[in-house]
Amino acid sequence: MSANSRLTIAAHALAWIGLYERQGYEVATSEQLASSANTNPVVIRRLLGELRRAGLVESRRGAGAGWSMARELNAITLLDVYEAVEQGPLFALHRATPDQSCAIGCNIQPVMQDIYAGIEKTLRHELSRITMEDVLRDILATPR
Amino acid sequence: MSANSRLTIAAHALAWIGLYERQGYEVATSEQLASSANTNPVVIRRLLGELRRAGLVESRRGAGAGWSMARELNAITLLDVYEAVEQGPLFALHRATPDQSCAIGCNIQPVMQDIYAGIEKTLRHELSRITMEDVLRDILATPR
DNA sequence: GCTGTCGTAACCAATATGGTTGCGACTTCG
DNA sequence: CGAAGTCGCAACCATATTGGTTACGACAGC
Repeated sequence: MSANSRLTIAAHALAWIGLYERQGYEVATSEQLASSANTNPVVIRRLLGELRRAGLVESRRGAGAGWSMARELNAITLLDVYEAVEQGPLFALHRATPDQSCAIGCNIQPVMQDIYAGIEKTLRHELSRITMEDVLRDILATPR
Repeated sequence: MSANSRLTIAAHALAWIGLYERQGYEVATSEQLASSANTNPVVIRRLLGELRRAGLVESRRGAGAGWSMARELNAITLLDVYEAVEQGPLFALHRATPDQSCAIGCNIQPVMQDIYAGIEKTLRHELSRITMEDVLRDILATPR
């Protein structure tokens, strides 16, 4: 399916910022976040830009600038993050419209679409049950 | 997420072959299936090759050759099809290992992996509840 | 043999993802 | 006021996936 790591990296950044704030710091820089996630600051800024558009984080510019939470960790679910960084369906229908003069081709699209809608609804429900607070707690609870 | 249409096209082909057999025909050609799904015969052969490896269909070569079901439609679930044509996880972890000297980087991977495993388990359960017989019935039940 | 179909390789185009560089905009601070 | 640090964003590149296309050998039925 060619999975990507956007949800993982976004969750990483949020957990990092959340923990950093609890340690008394004001803002985290994309440089720090990129270093922790082992990626590039621009990649972090791109992802966090989408989270900011979704109202999950805020950014300040200028010297001593960086990123901070716009909501508490326990008010952000993985569904919020998923919707901020992923768009489009999980499964695609046909690229080209199937043969409408065929009993299958004529009706398979709405049928598959219904099935996919049900699956995505379930996926969203699962994601909505997990908060970033849960994620951070589990991370800190792991030994080592 | 860059969704693909592999599950859709595979289900289309299976429904088509299943219906065709019920109409008394022996085998369906990749040409017929491609025409119905509005794609290329080679694309169909590639996908059906994966379904054959999974034991869902059979193929005959030579003149008058083509594809037939290896199992009844009601003995094939969408999970069978999904596992035949999709491999790899729904969500990827970090591309590069995160900073192991960081409280977050050190433990986020197992935490996210657990979450993703739960979600994929749910996805598989949903897919396993729908058979190709259900799909074909719904297609034929739709008016027009 | 001839014909029709699969099996498969090879190549191409389009798209998504993620890394990288560069630079302007902005804000703090000396 | 100027220097420094950081974001915002565009541009470009490498890689991988997906799907379409062509080509051709292998195979089986007639």
